[in-house]
Amino acid sequence: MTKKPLPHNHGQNIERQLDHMPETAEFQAVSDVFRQLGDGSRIKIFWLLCHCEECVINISALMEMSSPAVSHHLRQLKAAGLIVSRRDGKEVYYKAADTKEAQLLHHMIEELVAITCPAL
Amino acid sequence: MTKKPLPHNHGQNIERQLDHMPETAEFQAVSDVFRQLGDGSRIKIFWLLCHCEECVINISALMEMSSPAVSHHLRQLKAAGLIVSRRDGKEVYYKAADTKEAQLLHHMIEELVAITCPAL
DNA sequence: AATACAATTAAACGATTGCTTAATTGTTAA
DNA sequence: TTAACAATTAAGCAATCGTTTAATTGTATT
Repeated sequence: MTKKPLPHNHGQNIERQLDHMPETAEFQAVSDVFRQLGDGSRIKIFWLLCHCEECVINISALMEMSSPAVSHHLRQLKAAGLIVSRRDGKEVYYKAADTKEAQLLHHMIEELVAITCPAL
Repeated sequence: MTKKPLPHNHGQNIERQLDHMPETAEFQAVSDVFRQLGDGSRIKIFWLLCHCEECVINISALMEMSSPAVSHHLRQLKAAGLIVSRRDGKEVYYKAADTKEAQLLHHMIEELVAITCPAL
């Protein structure tokens, strides 16, 4: 397999530097995860569900958002595998998924809050 | 300061669980960072610039994208403080910013690649 | 069965996003 | 001062996104 040379050669041995670069599909998969948390409402919902298990009405109250809007976000987070749900009577309870991925993202959020908002 | 009670009380002492919840503005700031990496092209560019310093033409070649499209992404990443640039003659070189935030995100990407694509 | 409540879904909308093509700016070399 | 190359900017466009309102589904109670 031959690699196409770059238009400019600055003599940096780029092939070694970019060795084991992930496939484009892998970058896409990771960006799909990041995009889930790329919305202020959704990242707050995810954080909430990392700290408690709650029904949609209470999540809506905590978020000060309509329940259809919250439901919409919950569906996306669930499709992404970041949260899980269970029905108990009339109510559906949501919480963060018990996965490496969800734990990593939760930890990441806490770290970024500390870094990007040092004054608070 | 009084906190408004939730519509439903499931007896979980939610006030304690949600203690030191970040402000809405902090969630917004963190989600702004995540959104930068919520695009397959941009996350790949950022990864590249974590591993080498390159000019726009070479980034375009590596990405197989037009230079205006790449320039557009570079501007966003730079505005977010994730990359820096320097001009040398006719060319502008970009690389990842030397900040805690950028390092954390780079590390995070590598971890997520390993988690979400275990077979590769 | 009928009612009430919780949650989801559907349709519609304004706003944002990522890319394309074309024009423009910045720098170097002839 | 041209000419050529690198990079950015601008305008336009289809596609996606987040929310709202209204209708629908699911469950429990009377």
